[in-house]
Formats: sequence, structure tokens, C-alpha cells
Amino acid sequence: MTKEEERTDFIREFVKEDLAEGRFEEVCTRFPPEPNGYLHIGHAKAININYGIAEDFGGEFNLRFDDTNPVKEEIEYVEAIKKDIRWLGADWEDREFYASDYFEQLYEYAVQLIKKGKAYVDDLSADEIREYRGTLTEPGKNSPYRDRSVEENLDLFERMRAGEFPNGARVLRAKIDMTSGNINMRDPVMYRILHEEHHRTGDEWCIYPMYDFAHGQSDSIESISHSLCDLAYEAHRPLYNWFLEELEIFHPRQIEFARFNLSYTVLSKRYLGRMVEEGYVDGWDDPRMPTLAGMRRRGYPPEAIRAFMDEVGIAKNESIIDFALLEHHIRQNLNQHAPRRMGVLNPLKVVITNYPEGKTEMMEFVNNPEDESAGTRMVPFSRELYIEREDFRENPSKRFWRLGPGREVRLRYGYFIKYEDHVKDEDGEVVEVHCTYDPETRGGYAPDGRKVRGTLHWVSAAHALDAEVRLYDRLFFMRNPLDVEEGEDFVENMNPDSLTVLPNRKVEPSLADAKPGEVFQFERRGYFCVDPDSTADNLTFNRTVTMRDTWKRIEKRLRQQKKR
RNA sequence: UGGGGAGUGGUGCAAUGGUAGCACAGCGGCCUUUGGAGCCGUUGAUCCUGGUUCGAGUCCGGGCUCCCCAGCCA
Repeated sequence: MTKEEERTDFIREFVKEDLAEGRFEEVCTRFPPEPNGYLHIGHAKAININYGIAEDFGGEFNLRFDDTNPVKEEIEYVEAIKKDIRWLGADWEDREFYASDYFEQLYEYAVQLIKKGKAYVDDLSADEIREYRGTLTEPGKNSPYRDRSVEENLDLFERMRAGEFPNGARVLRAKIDMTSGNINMRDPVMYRILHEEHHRTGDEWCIYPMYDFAHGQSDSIESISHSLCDLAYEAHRPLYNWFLEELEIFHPRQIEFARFNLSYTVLSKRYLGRMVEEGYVDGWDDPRMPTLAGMRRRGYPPEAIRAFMDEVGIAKNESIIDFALLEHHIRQNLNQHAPRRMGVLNPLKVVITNYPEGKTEMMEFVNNPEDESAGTRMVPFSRELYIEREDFRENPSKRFWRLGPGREVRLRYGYFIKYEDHVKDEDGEVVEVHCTYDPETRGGYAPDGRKVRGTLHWVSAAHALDAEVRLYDRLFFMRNPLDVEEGEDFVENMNPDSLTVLPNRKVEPSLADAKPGEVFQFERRGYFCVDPDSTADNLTFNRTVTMRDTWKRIEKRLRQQKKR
């Protein structure tokens, strides 16, 4: 067994130190999504880090929904999130928690702080609180309600819970320091009144804790050793620590890392949600979406996403990762695992004039040259075939190795065929190519040792299945779609041609019983995944990713040379 | 002009005072029954500026640029 190179990064270094110094005895991490949207590739990084570190150090990994705001959260999202995490391969075993499980305990903690004189009920309105908070450069000032007695605070807080006050009437705040340079420390709100049905606790509560008052304590309750989160929470760490210290409870260590961006897309639940709501895409699981649900539907293997995450690494640098790196990992995985099939996206009819009419022979095709155990399959060959329209040219250049006047090419696992003639319609469009085959070259080998440069994929016209093929392109034109001029909207950077639907394309008969979610390589064309919409009457494939296309690059260069 | 972070090839990540390396992308070649895959080679970087040191991407001083924080969102 080859020993995997030890992953290391600054977080793992910290964890190692903490263990060595006895700060923690065992490692426990968590992934804390808010159930207010679907998970995207950015979340995969957080999952990968948290799950990976627990795994590396023999610790535990918890799933905890951060469901402290009933106005935004829905059960639909918790189900979708669980499905996505499971699909990615992170296992939280039986440790599925909810911040709402801790509402009673959190309430007790709040009471403790009130008794300590560290929290108070404030009657200021939201606007007033904002005014009193000061600005980035000016200190805030104390609320006139800041020095209420413990008894009064206790009474008021109890009545807040009892539902005596309307939304917004009062809040519970921590009593810290209104002059702090860190705005998060200027008496942050701990509880607000929200007469709102919660997806788990129903109408049991009408006050709900804020993130800052819920997250650290939830970590503590679960004995999380390392609370790993994104850089945005760096400024919250002093507050995270403050609550834990004042409460004198188990104190996890919060460590922040940078999240990343993917080029030519956006990664934020808010913007992705907008794209769904405003109909720019067909839903959270649209295969163009950088959501995990979208990528699953697109055919991205979870293993490839994890390998990609590992390579992206962990740092505190804000980055925009090249989409090409993701695609590299998709291709690398699929090249190993995806069975090969024949699919013709732009069919052009070829007639083998010297092949008997009505004859069909079965040719043996290799299922995966990268994996001998994948075996072979039989594919019908006959007189009339479809090849790819771009595999024929009337005036081919010498760099073009495919079919054209005077050319001989190989039909993959079929025969060598030689050009005879071609016919056009009244618009000058080539509609048929006539060729002759060499019976000696069955399977694609020439007994006389003669070479042909080009090898084409094909399907037998009489046996081919019709299929709808959906091609996807980048959702946005710009590397960073959010980099817009003042007053402009990121949706203006959307690519109107990110989806192309090709009806009635031709695929080989063995694809008749392909199941939704299965991914195949259509040789020379790319990887294609059976869409959940697919039916026996309307086979539907999503293009996962194209093949690397060296020829396209060569042509581009030739064109540029011609221009000069 | 408060507080907190970050600056290494085109992109991302390493180098923990001692030869700036890896991956992707690019470029060139070999090979090939996928112009795929594979293999080989190659271009290209330490934000600026002083200092410490035999030696600085790394340590110290000054500056510059970028990001985050003024929700009763998370």
C-alpha cells in the first residue's frame, strides 16, 4: 500500500500543536450550515476541511444546522443539504444536531450572563441601536437602558420569552464595550423577538438567539475542539471567546480560513438564489449551477470534487480558482471510470457503397481502455452510418487528418473506409458522403500494415437511438462576475448561451438502458451524464465536460498565422 | 482618518533564516485504433523600500495595494 503523502496546512499544524500541548484530548469538528439555501462548491471546501481533519486525527465530525432564524429557514433545505453532504462522502454518523436543540440551554446561558451583570434588555429601536453603535471611526455610546438592575433585566427577559412584547420591541444585549475598535464588541445583540413559526420548534419560542450567541455555545455543548470557519468570522472571534469565558464552559478554538471563488461563476447563496428566483437558471440543481446539486446532475463525480478541494489547499488568501482546474479533476476521474460509448452530436450520413444492403455485423468495442476489467460490448455495423459533420471536409488542409476527398480513415473498431463522393442539397450543404470499405480491415486493423491518421467514431443509422443532448457553457462571461461598475448588476455579465439543447442526436443502441446519473464518455466528444428527465422515449444527456481538444487549439493557431 | 486579515509565475498552493518547488493553464516534442489518455521537455514569480545577517520570500522598520466588520442575517 502506498502511503499517502501527509496533508498539511496551517490549520492541521495548529491542531497538532493543540494536541501536543494537551489543550484538547481529541479532535471534533463540525459543519454548520444554515438551512436557507443549497450547498455550493464553496461549502464543499468547508466540509472537506472539517471532515478531513476529523478523519486525519481520528476524531469526530458533526453536522449541525445553524437554524436560529426562523424567517429564513426551511425544512426543504435541510433535506437537500443532508443529501448533498452524504453524496460528497462526509459521514456525520448519528451526530445530526440543530442549534435549535439547544434553545433551552442557550436561554439558561443568557440568564446566567444577566445575573452576572453582563447582559441587559435594551428598549432602543433597531434604528436607535444603529445610531448608538457609532461608526467605523467613531466610538459608540451607551444605551440609556444599559444599567438596568439584574432583577429588572431578568423580569423583562422572561417576559420577552413569554411573548408579552411585539417584534422589535426589545432585545437582549451583551454588556461589553461601546467604544471598542471592533464593532462586534459594542454590546452585540444576543436575542431578538420574532413571533415566527420555527421549522423544528414550532411556536415554542418567540425569541431567538443571534448567531454570535448561538454558535460558540453550540460548539461548546458538542465538545467541538476546533471550530473552523471562514475569514468573515475573524472579527467575531473575540466575541466568540468572550461568551465562552464569561460562561466558563468548554472552550473550542475557532480558526478561520479563506473561502474561494471559482472563475466565471458566483458562489454565494444570495446570488445563486436570485438566479433561481428570477429564472436565469432552471433551479438550484440546474447543471450549470455551481451548487453540489447542480454538479451532481451535471455528472461531476464527488471523488473528483474532493480531489479538487485537496489541491486547492487551505490558506488565508482570497482566491479565484481557475475553472480549468476543476475540469481537470473531473476529466481525470472520468477518464479512469467512465465507460466509453459512441454518440454523434452533429450527424452526417455515410453510405458504404460496397457494403451489402441489409447486412449487419456486430463489432467488438472496448468499454474502457483505461480499465481492462470493464470488458467489451458488441455494436452493430451496417451500410449506412452517421459520423460527425465536422469529421468531413470538402477541402481539408494537410493538418486535418479526417475524412475528405482522397482520404482514407478508420472507423473506430470498424473498418477502414475510403472517400468516393459526396452529395449536397440545394443550399450547398453536404448531406451524404459515399465511401468504400476494405473488408480486410475488420476491427480497424490493416493486415498490410498501412497507416491511417484519422480514427472516427460512428453509429449505424438503422440501429442508432435518438437522444436529446444538452450542452453547457460558462454561466458568466467574466472571470469575476461580481467585478461590476457602480450601478451595474452582476446578472448583466451572464452568458445568454450557457445552455444549448440538441434534439434528435444519434447514440449507440446499448445506451437504451442507461440510468439517470450514469456518466459515459462519448468517444472524442466528451463526458455525458444521463439526466433525471431522461425517459425511454426521450433519452437525455447532459454534457459533463468536453474532451481536451488539441485540434481546436491547432486550428486556432493556424488561423492566427494566416491572418499575419 | 477605528479594528481585523492578506500580498510568491497567468491561476492556486508550498518553501517554517540556507539551491524559490508542485499542480493547473500555456508552449514544444514523443506515442496513440479517442487530435482523448500517457510520457518527456519548457516559458514564467517573492508588492515597494530601508535595515539585521555570511545568507531574507521568511526576521525588523516604513510605505503601497486588496479584502472583511457599522443586520434585531449567518
